[in-house]
Amino acid sequence: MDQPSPPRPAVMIDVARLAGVSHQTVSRVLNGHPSVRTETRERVLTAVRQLNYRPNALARGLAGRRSRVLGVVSFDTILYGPAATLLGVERAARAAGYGISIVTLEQLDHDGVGDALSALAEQSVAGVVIIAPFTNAAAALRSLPDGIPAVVVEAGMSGALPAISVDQVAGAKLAVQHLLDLGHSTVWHVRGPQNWLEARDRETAWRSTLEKAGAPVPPVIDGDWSARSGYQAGLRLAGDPRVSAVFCANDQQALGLLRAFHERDVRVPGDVSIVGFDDIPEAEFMSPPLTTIRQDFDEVGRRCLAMLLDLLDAPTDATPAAPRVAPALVTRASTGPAQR
Amino acid sequence: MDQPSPPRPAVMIDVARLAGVSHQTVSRVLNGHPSVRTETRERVLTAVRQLNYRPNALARGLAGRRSRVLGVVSFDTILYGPAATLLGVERAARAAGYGISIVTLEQLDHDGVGDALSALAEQSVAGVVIIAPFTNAAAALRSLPDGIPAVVVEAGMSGALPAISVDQVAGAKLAVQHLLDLGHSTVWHVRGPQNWLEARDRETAWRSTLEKAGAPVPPVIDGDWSARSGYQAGLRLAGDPRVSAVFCANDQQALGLLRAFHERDVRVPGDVSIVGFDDIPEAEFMSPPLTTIRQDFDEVGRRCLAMLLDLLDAPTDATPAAPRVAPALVTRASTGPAQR
DNA sequence: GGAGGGATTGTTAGCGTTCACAGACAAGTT
DNA sequence: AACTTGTCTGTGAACGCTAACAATCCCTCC
Repeated sequence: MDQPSPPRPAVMIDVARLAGVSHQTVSRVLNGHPSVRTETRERVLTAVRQLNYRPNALARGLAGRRSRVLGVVSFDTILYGPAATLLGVERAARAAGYGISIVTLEQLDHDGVGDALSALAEQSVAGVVIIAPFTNAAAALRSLPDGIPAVVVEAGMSGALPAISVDQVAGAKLAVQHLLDLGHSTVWHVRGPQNWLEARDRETAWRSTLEKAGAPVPPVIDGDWSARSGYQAGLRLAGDPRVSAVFCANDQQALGLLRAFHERDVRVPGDVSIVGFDDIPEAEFMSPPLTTIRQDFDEVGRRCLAMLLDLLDAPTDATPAAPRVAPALVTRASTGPAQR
Repeated sequence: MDQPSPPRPAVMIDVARLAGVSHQTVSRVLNGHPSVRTETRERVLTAVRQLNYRPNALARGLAGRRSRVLGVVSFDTILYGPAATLLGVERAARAAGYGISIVTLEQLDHDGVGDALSALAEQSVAGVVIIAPFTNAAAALRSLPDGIPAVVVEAGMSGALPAISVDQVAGAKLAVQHLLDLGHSTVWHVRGPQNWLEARDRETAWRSTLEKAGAPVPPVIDGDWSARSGYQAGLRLAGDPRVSAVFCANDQQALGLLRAFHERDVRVPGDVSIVGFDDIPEAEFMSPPLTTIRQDFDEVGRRCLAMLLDLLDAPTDATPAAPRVAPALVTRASTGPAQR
């Protein structure tokens, strides 16, 4: 009758009582403190198992100062890049024993990031990863509520914070050079939205690679990542006999381009060669299979986390410059030699 | 000299002191308790602003029993469906003032879900959303650590838990009927992986719609959601003159099918009509644009959350049966009348 | 003209951990 | 034999908040 039926989860003191020790000893065992007698440790561990005890993360966070939760600020997670990055970070975090709290923003403006960060800070996250692919990220991140360790993904020249990113310049160069090597006299470019850093980097690298090769630089075509914008670009490009090679800022745009060319009986790669960017899972099965630049988002996630954990251990002010993640050219059937 | 430079964030007692009230009054103001004099409330609010005070969610959770964080268990996937659902849930949660903690699983087995739920429980989440599209979900969810309110997405007949899902049967019926209405004598089906509930539902509905219409039921072709599997299916179907209409279990598979047909000079919709499922953003720009079934994942997220919040307020044992979310047929260019 | 009652505020306990410090005990020193 | 050392364990106080109760105050009413 002393145990009516209290399915209340066991707490530390319960374990302590069962093991015949003080709650502090239980805490020590749980946190791997060295000076606990082996026999005592066993006893505690047994009690833990017996009561199916799980430490309360809230109390833990409150009492100590560290929590085992990381915050992630992300965007429009339907896009392949951000989604893949998020997944990569989550995996790496789990492997390191951390949980993940996410906040997705509609837009990356100053207030938005500020609010997101506050919300995360309220939850006392140990640190945050900000997936900030926008050009105004730098400005938005300038005045972070300090004190909370943070790393950013793709925030280019933000400078204020340690950053991880895929080497967009190298990727774009790979794409353009591949096309030039195939004998195309120049390469057209359907760029991404101008408020995305990746888009800017890819465009810049496209331009400079062309210039370095002494090739003429055709006018750039606007795009916004969507297949629709690629389609529209394709419609404009389809009639132009000068166009023999196109570098699309991402794979979705390339899909749209393909669609437009198909509609207009422009043959790929017979008449025009196309290179995309991202290597989304679908790229291999477009018509024709798309030559593209692969980004390793898992690696990005891993490095992010490694860097953040470093920061947690040693809250230095120096912002270590991580080497950029190298992209790779994946050659498929959408590119071929230039027609003479 | 009494203020060296302690940028330690303000806590409730600081606010109380500045406003000249007790910490409890501050708490009351923050929680919208009615009986606080307007003048006092103003004073407290001013102090809050002045100190840039933000309540500590950890302490809040520990003291009261409710936390403002919801857990989401999802899967190791950048698949469109789960990603879109996650985003939908996150949005709805934010709108309701809740934060989101996620755990992604590689597989939905019993231990995996158990671990994920424990991890979430440790963080004292108020409730969880389980995105459980697998057939073995029911089994895995049978023995949840009880006490924590949960709703599942797409867990079919699990029964134990309140569930939200898109009406797969209606969707598949829409697809098949559309094809039959166009005059096709029957419809082939490239199904999804057998351990996914959606895949099963779609297949079943495909079969029964055919039967109900008195159409012969061709052998089903296996797929696994990937474009590659669709491609392989396409290769098998391409030579067969009896095939004039195909219903793919998702849009990626349809893409692969399109690719294979293209390769084999099977014209779509001239020779064969194709319907997909999901309406991913790319569907509109495939070659040809894909007729497909749209699922409203935002709505799923919203309903999920509404149901979960209901559950939090009134922890009833009854599991309310929510109406399934209705899918819609989106007609594009991949379907056309049967050749006579 | 003091009792009854609602509105407003303060006081005291926790919530479940970790931290800082202090005991207790055995072993090694002088 | 008294002292130092180190290992192991326990005690009490935070951490920042909410819950429950008690204390005031100001009206209204008979």
